[in-house]
Amino acid sequence: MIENGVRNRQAERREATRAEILEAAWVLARSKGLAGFSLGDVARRIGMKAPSLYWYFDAKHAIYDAMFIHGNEELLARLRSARWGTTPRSVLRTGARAFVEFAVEDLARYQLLFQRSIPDFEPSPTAYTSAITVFEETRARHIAIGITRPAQFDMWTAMVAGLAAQQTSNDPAGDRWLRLIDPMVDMFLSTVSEPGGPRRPKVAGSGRHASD
Amino acid sequence: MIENGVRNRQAERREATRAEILEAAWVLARSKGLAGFSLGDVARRIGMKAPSLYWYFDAKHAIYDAMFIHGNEELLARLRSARWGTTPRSVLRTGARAFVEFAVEDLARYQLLFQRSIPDFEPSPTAYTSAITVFEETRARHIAIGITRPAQFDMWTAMVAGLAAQQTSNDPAGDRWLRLIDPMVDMFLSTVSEPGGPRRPKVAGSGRHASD
DNA sequence: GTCTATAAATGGATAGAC
DNA sequence: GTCTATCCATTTATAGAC
Repeated sequence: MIENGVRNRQAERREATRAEILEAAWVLARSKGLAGFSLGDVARRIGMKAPSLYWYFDAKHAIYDAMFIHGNEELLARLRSARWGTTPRSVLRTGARAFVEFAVEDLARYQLLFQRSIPDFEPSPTAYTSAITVFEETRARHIAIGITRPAQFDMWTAMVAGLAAQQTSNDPAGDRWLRLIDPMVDMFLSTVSEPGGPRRPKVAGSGRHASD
Repeated sequence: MIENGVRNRQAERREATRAEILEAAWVLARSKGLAGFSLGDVARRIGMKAPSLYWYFDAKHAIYDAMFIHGNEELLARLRSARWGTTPRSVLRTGARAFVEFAVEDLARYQLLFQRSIPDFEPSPTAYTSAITVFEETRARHIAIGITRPAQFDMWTAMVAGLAAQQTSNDPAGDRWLRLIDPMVDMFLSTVSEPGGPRRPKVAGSGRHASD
């Protein structure tokens, strides 16, 4: 909101209203589903009429796009502010817990960010970079604790994604899969660092397995 | 289609048309998304008009319901006809491969069966039992190879679900996570059967872990 | 900036003729 | 069984007044 060194009150106000629209959209997405809320709903919720929204967003897809960015920023902030610790075990469980909790906490957000839930919507290039940032920072944290091989990292992301998927869709109000984070970390670590210290090629690159 | 010992040609024909509608709905769901196809689309595709569909299905939701059942029956058939082998390793990898391939092969089906993708749709009790059957048979297979503890089973389903989730949403045309099935099986097995034979409480029931 | 008015389309669903 | 006609609710989006 600073242009040529001076504040732009007009732009500030506009940005504030955009944020209000976004917030309303999130609330409605949570209660009526991502595809279930209409622009009329959003407008009504903040004391406007539907057409007015078009002054702030070009189309409904632009709202999804902003939501996508917002969701990734929330996740990024969550991850950055987590107390990671230094051991591999601590880092893995902190990340896993943060991610699964993030997923359970807001299903609509989870669907928007990680499932192709809205037909014909895909994030703009700009929005996509926000997702890339999350990915890159996560990968860096894993490299720092010795998870260097891409296949190892892919395996771990699958395990965490699986916990989130099962927890959200089969026990959204409970902790049936959340409880399994710690055993999962142990399982992963004991394989990665087996048997002669970390970074053995065992996990990822073992190539073909016997067919039985 | 047998009533009191005699064939009912009328009912047979009706059932055939229902199947035709179903098939058209699947094709459209695959190309336009689960929520993206309309009854008009379905009708046009089989040379009918939209209102005629109501003679076969009470509402669009009833079509989703039938699709849900159909999808589960496909999965069930797939699993039943798989060559499972007898060793734990063989059974795990066969099941995992079948599931992930089933997911990748038809994304719309995967979303309908395993993600809450359609707002306001949930399977009828009848339809739900078809999902339960898949679950129960799968669980029985795992018990047969010594995966008896519920938490062990949950952990494995999460790992497989995670592979499917990552593969479908991040590399739908490739095999980046499909390749990881075998290492995943090894990882799981080596933990489950560690170090003194199968069924050790290690995986599931180890309770609280140290916080670092 | 926000509104009214309205376009323009589409959706699911029902009534009733044939 | 299948259709025509129609209802009715909604939606996204635009034009233009204020």
